[in-house]
Amino acid sequence: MNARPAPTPTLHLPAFVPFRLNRLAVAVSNHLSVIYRERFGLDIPEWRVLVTVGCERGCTAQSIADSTRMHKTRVSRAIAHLETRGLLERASHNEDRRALELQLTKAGRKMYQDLVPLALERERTLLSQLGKDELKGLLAGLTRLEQVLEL
Amino acid sequence: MNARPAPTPTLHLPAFVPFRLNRLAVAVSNHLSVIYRERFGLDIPEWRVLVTVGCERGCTAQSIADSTRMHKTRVSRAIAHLETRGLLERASHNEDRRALELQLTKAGRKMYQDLVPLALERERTLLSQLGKDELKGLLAGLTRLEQVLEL
DNA sequence: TGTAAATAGTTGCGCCCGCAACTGTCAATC
DNA sequence: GATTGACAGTTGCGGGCGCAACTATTTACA
Repeated sequence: MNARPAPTPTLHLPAFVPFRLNRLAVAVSNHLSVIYRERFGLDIPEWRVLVTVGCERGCTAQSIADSTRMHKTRVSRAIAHLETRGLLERASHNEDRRALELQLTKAGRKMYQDLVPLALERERTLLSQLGKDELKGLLAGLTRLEQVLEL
Repeated sequence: MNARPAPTPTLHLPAFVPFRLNRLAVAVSNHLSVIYRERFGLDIPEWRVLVTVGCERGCTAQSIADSTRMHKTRVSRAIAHLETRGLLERASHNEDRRALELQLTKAGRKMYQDLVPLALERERTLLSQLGKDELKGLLAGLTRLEQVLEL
């Protein structure tokens, strides 16, 4: 007895939480990005920068990289692109000439005002498919994992 | 009264569920991929293919693309790479000469046996940080969103 | 049977990303 | 005040990805 070698455990990908999270995140992203890609010509990094600057006037590339956990080069390129399109302005920071204060142009604010309600509506529609307890549980789980991973 | 124009709703990215899902998925992926990248030289598509073939002997590139929701070119390249490394074999399907039946080589099975317990352990460790109810709620929410998005 | 549509898989191409290295500026220390 | 290290931001480079187009095979159907 007890002579059997430990059987190899099997890993079924569709039941593996890291995989499920990734697949779900991609699907939700695609579901959402249709809006800002096709109707506004933004990709995901640009969308994130636009929204962040729209919320926090005068923020910098670094602060966006910190709060969104995007690589700073990705942020840099998104900012450059938005500026080229006239949606964003860079102004040298008063106290620190390394940093650049960002703010939306008039056109940028217009896009923000058009886009944000649509995005929130999509989020609301998606989440409304969940029962009250399911939603609460999901958000609690998300929050806890964010804590654990220090996001 | 009622003369105020509707204020622009604000979207705070750290509270926006699609963003949170993406950020969390990336973090969990990175947390996990350290194992199969540094210790086994696999990237994510290769890892997924290895695991899937390890579970379902004789599956094809197409079935992997379907079950993992990866683009078929991504699957194709992962398979080619695994074959080059001698971890996987392609055999022409008996009934359909377009398709290729996949199975792990001896070296591939060895890697599977070494890798799977480590991956499951990482998943377990991560999820053990959640309370019982939190975990249950998270999984229920994930499952429901998968249903809604037809994953 | 012969033709057209569908399917499995591969490959060329362009794009985006992260890494590393770089410039310019600030802060600390002597 | 000069030097050293830290920090904000940009850019060249290599690699991976998805799209579209392609080959080869199978299926549907007239």
